[in-house]
Amino acid sequence: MLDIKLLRGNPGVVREALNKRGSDLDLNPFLNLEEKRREKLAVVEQLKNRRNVVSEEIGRLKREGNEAADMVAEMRQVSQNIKELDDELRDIEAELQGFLLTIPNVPHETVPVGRDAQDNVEVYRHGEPGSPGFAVKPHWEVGESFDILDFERGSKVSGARFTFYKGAGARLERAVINFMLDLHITEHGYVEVLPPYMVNSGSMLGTGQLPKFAEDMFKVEGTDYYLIPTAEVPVTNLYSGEILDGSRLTISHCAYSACFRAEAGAAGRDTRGLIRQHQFNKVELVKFTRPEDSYEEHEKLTWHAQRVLQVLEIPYRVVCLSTGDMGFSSAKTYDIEVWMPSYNDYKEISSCSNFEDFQARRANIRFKDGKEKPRFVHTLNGSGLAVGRTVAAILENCQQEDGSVKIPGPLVRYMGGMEKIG
RNA sequence: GGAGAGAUGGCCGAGUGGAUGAAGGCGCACGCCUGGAAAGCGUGUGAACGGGAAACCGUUUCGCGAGUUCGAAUCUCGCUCUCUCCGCCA
Repeated sequence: MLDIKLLRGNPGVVREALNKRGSDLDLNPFLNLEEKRREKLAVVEQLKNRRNVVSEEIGRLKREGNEAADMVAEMRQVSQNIKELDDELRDIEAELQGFLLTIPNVPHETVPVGRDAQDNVEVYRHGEPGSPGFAVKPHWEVGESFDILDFERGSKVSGARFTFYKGAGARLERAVINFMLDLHITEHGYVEVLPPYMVNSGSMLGTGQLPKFAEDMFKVEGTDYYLIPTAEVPVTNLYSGEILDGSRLTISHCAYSACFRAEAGAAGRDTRGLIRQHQFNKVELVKFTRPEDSYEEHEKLTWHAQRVLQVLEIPYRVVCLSTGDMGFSSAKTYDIEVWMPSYNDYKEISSCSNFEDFQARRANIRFKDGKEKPRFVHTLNGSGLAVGRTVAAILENCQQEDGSVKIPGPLVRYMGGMEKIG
């Protein structure tokens, strides 16, 4: 959510930001309504002042044993007027709020301006896609041939885009989760959190999934609970409504969770394998920073996510998303893309974003130093990493000529000493 | 699921419908005292919104939402959450 004062005082900045994102939202109805709100507010506050002053006077008179019938009559009328104005104001504020919640964040000045993913800019590349001299099998074939992934039974038991992991496959998924968590906890200084997988609508509003993206999520029928699409939601909302002690910042959390996505509008894309599932595992990194620190922390966080692939020795690249490809809440996003032989291309495995105060304003997360006024924190997050996609990348990038898969060194101890699959 | 108790400022904790943004305490900040510290003493200490260059002024805020009233932390109703006991369960 943007600062209403920014919109009021500097609508040009917001219009320009919207244009960069390819949105043609008209701000004028909003600005007119906001003007109306302030006019009515001034009137009703004056009436309330009158009521407060006179009511106090009535109290004084009664205590002294005097009558005040005419004043009481007047105040009855004033209270009636206040009530009507308050009702009108509440409607206006609800409308303003609804509008405000649908305006995307303003992109940072360093973000490349562009229409879509075509305009993303590669900023870093690590390792080179191997040319193994044999035909690398896609991970879904590897998974089925060694009976470690079972897509058909996943469909039978649940439906499309659900998968069973079995044997060494299940263990590999678990090994990757533990390896990632340990790396971030011990080497990067994150504090681990294991969050709820269902959250209420207020939390979804706080991080920006609601109100615009309800169709992307699973809702638990008959309740106010949603299955989380990412641990970002519960972990960012961990401090919602709180005023944090400034000396505690930067706060860094990492969290493993299952993630649930309806994948509305993704029909026909990535239909095979582990790439696009309704339920998948992810290790998430979340930071709460002072405003002046967030861009430095954004670089750090993105680096921490990359470390996973560096240590596993899997090729990847980092791209800075253009204004047209960025998510609704983000001010700047780097995607980390892992080399995926089955696609003969790089495939997104992490998305690291700085939201500045956009989420903090929605979720009301502030900090304070001593006697200063509270300020909104900046929130950041990134996958560190998507676990299913990492497993897929291992099954393909670490494939040997005989079709077996060599377990990357750092994972061997998490696999109980197992060095290869197949 | 049943029965009961509760929700007040950063924390604890008072609060007969009018003088209470809210006693008292803790914490915190500043000052005095001290060679320095502790103790002691004094002063100050929430947030949001609106107006104002500022000083400051106004409005709102005692879990949330309705209601009664000239006036609600205080009375009524609904909801949420927390705690205790019983049942069930991992």
